[in-house]
Amino acid sequence: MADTIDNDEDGVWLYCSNSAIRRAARQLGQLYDDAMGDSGLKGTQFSLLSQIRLLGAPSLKTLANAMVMDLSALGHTLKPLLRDGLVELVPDEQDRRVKRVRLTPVGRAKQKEVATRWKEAQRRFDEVFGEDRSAELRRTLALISSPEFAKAFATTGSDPS
Amino acid sequence: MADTIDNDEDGVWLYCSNSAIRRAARQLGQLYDDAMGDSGLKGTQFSLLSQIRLLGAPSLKTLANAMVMDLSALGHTLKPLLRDGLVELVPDEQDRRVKRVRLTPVGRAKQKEVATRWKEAQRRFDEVFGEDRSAELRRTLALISSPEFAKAFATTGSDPS
DNA sequence: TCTAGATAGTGGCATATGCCAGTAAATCAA
DNA sequence: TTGATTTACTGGCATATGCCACTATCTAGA
Repeated sequence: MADTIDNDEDGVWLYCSNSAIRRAARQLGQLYDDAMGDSGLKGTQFSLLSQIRLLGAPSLKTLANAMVMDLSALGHTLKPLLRDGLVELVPDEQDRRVKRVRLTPVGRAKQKEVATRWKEAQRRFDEVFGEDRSAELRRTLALISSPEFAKAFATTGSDPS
Repeated sequence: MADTIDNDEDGVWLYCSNSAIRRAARQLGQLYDDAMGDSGLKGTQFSLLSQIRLLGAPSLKTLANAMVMDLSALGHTLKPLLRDGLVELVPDEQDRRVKRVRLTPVGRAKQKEVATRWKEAQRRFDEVFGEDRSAELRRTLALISSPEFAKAFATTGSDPS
């Protein structure tokens, strides 16, 4: 019982937006991953499959930009999905530097299958957090994720170049 | 130019709160890490140092709970900080299972030094996003990170046990 | 056309995070 | 007191992410 007092009242997350968002991301990741259960996919992987499905057959660069993810990070994250045959890389016809990602039939089926679980998780989130508030939060987060925001952040205050 | 059209309008992050928050976390992580510059610390590490400083000499369990982080994950994340002599583990007197983490003098100095950079990043965030809105966002994220939220999420809807 | 510079990916290395199995220590119960 | 159970960590394995260096292409300019 020693530590039970746990001065949880105070924490960096109350002052630091970066800490706050990472902390919440860990929690939510936990919750959604649990919801994915034994499907064999993590929340991140499901997001990736879904976004690929949405874009059709985007180049790695395009997908990375959409996910606000480093290109090489995307490459690494895709590895397990490639290994398991859920996605495949096809060289672009016009530009031979480019590789496009797309779902395999298996990947397409898997995405659809797991979507049911995801919907349930999202439903729970909306129910607990509030549907409108939930939508608003996603808009806010999308704003923070935008290149315009990054640019503004980088140039605000100093830097009169 | 092929891909320039980039149908950025649509994305899973508009529907999935988990995707949305992870995406924003990546962006913000990027921004804060850039701000940390050559300090040698990543945003995550600075958060950890700051939280340890705030709690004094918490047990790993206590710190993990506060950060909403898996105990073993915390252990791993602490490795580089231990290696670099910024933090140290001291066995608890009463309970020999427990180890407490605390900043070393070097760690304390480093935290203080980097805090300047962090403040600038936070200032930029507040300036671009809005100070009040920023504070409100942190409160919202803290709510999502709370054990009460997790419990509500886990029991909402079904599960009448 | 040939070369300098820009682009898209890949592979290696390092940190961030989580799960699971295993160990040591404390606690509870008979 | 002692055996069953719980608790706090550790170590191994796997995914998530990012940086940097390097390669293959493509593009623009001389």
